[in-house]
Amino acid sequence: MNFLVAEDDPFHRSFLKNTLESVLEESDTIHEATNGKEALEVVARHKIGGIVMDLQMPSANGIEAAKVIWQSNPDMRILFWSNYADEAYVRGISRIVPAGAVYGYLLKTASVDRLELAARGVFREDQCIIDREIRGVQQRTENNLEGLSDSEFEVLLDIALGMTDKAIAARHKISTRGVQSRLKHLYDKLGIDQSETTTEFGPVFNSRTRAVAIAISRGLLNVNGLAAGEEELETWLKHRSDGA
Amino acid sequence: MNFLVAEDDPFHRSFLKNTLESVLEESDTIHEATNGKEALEVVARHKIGGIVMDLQMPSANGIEAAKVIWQSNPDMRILFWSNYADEAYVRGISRIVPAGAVYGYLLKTASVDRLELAARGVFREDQCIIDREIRGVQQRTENNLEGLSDSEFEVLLDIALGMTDKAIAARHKISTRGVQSRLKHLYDKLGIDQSETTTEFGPVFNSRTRAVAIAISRGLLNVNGLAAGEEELETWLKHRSDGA
DNA sequence: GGCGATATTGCGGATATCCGCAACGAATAT
DNA sequence: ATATTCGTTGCGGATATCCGCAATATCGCC
Repeated sequence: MNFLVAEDDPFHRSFLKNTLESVLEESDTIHEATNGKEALEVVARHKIGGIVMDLQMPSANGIEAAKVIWQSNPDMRILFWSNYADEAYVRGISRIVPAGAVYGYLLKTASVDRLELAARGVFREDQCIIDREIRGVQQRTENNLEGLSDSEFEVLLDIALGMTDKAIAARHKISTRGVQSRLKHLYDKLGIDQSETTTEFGPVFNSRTRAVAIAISRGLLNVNGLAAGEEELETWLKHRSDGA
Repeated sequence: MNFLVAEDDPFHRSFLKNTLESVLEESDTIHEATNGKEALEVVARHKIGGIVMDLQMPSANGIEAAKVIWQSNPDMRILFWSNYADEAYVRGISRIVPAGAVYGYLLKTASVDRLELAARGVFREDQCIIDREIRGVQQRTENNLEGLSDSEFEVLLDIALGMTDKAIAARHKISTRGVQSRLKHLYDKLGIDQSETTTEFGPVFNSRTRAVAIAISRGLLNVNGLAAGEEELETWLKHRSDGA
């Protein structure tokens, strides 16, 4: 079987390559890619049976690459390998993983043993192996008591991109008031309470921008997620006129 | 001389340690730290002559650690070592480097040769060694034609933290209108023009939040910078009443 | 001092945002 | 079928933001 290691950092890449050899058989080979684009090329050219993919990479990050790969190849086994357990990543992945696909999600802080175990599990046993910490984040997003519901997350991303209420309303086909209603729920869940931080000259915080600040500091949003959102927004802007 | 390598990633840490040995003499030793706090402890306990410091680290990032170290030890030689050339980092560092201090700033993508050269330069020759790319960013921030002036950057950070115009005005002791004036300049420099992105239902973007989105995607702001700003903001909020 | 560039301020007004309140619809539970 | 819950919508109004315009203010410079 052919494997692919997609990772921009040379140290981590060679480390992954070495470790992966523990699940190798003679006939197996390991290809390498240093960014998302390269990964796509390798997958297109060779018959790849499993991928270890870093999430932070230049020119097409791991999630974008995985999305494209899974589109034409829904049962590709992918082991994600990331520095952070940001909710933005977790949400991003769970949005693109096809039904029944085999994948794993490991943090870079995991030990070598765990990595070997995960590689064996995902690539040899067709098991999904998700880091304990990631699993925690997943669960938080599922029960939307502490976590945000999908629609709340949507407006969060939209205001983070800088959209107005009206534009958000048009995009999701609800009324302006509906957007504001969602925003209010969002503010509540993020613990934004004007009256709490009010001084002699009035409230210190602007709810809208404060929500973005909190979301970023908590890892609900990150740069990659924003970039992805920006792209989707642009295609919407483009097809808005003819697509409707 | 004693050196300190502060870097959370074990691979990079051992790589740094190995490479640093090329500037070592017999009597020299290398200490290690995996986060900012540890780095501070090591510096407090041992007599350190030079530090290689990663900028992204858990519990006190590189800039915070450097700030504290330089406060009590203004001629400590520090070689910063980072993944990114974000303007937020460059500004953050240039704000805290004491007059006449020796430091360097290298990207992790630099070759081993460059790293050795930089280490030798900073630790043995007392030269400042700044990566070419970083230098470019520095210059952009200095001539404020394409870059932002300090006051513009200030309001940018403030709105990114979620502050209202009034609160920003109070903090910097200018009028509300003054804040809005600075904001207008900021919007202009970031290329935010309402009329450019106006559709049948009005403008798509809210200038305020859009500015934050653009700033983040361009690396003018990043998570660490925001966290640092948040802390400063909190101390201001606390001492606002009694300090004035 | 006088001059020009830049920054700040007040005014005024057009929008945008935030949000309480009440009503409505849809889905779910009893 | 009725009750409950949850998301959405319209209304109305209090603030907040954005910004053109014009008057000062501030600073460096000759």
